Amino acid sequence: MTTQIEDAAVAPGDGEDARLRAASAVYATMRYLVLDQDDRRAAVVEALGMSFSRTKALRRLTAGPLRMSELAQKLLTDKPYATLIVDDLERRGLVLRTVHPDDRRCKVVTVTEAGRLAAELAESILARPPRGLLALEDEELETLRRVMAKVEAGS
Amino acid sequence: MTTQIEDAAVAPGDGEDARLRAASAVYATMRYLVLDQDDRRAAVVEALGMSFSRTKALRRLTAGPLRMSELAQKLLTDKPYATLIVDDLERRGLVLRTVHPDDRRCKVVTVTEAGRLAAELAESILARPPRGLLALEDEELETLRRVMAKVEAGS
DNA sequence: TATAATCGTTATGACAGTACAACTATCTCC
DNA sequence: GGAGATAGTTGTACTGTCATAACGATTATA
Repeated sequence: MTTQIEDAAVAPGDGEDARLRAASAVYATMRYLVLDQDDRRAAVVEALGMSFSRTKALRRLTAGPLRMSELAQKLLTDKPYATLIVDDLERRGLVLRTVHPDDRRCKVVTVTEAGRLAAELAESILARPPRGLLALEDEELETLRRVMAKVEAGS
Repeated sequence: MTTQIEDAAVAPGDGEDARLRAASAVYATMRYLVLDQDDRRAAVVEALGMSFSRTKALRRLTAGPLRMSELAQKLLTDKPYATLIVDDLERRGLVLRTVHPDDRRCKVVTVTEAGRLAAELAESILARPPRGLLALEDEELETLRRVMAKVEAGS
């Protein structure tokens, strides 16, 4: 996949059209860098011995305990499927299901220590930056970091 | 999802560790920008009325005709599944299967005009850059474009 | 206390993705 | 021309994803 990024330069006063073209080219490269790592997904699946949706749920839960319905919502799925996933994770000893103290209908899902370790392993595989990024000059990398921080803040 | 991108500045002469940290932070933001668009995948699926793997194959084919085995290889799958996908796309009138002139064992898959339009529609949905990117100053965007071109070339 | 609403679970099943073996048609090379 | 290789297809089966409906337990409300 090669993009038309070379042709997308933003000349000053070139109008919104050129800006859109440049932003699209940049975003296309990002998509290429992130999505062309299907092998990484496979690596995570193999390293943890479970399907990717499980690791996604596990990583989400490391940010803090969630109720079943909240988890379902975060994962953009429904409650029955959340039950299925948590059943599996619990069987593996990676999460714990406890009754909510204030509302005994609710269950709270918490990651165990083993779960936290597994999630970190997955994260380390997925977050390893691509070669081209590590090959940049110090100052280029620093510039990129600064601009990307701004992009993230604005999204 | 907030990253630790603020803490990841590269000080000159700070060693490989700081570089790795900065690159990881940048890559984390990229993953956030690209992967937090699962709704876009759903939008594509709904707009084209077919599963995402079909659109992936279709978009790949717009770059040029491929033989079945080549397509299977590009899609990281096997020949039987490629057959399944092309069967479906052909039934929808989006691609055409013709016998290779030099080797009558081979079939060449070509996108039709309708297929090209469908692929462009999908691409326009997927490639729309996120807000934060469009909100950058002209010169920041230009810098980003230049550095990203280098990153892509080095990956 | 009776009724309705909410939370999670169970049950069922559809569909997509993937892998493997077997088959047909064609080509290559001796 | 015959043996073996190659391209694509068909058939089968298994796993993962995800939706729907019905259910039991608990809570809130009338």
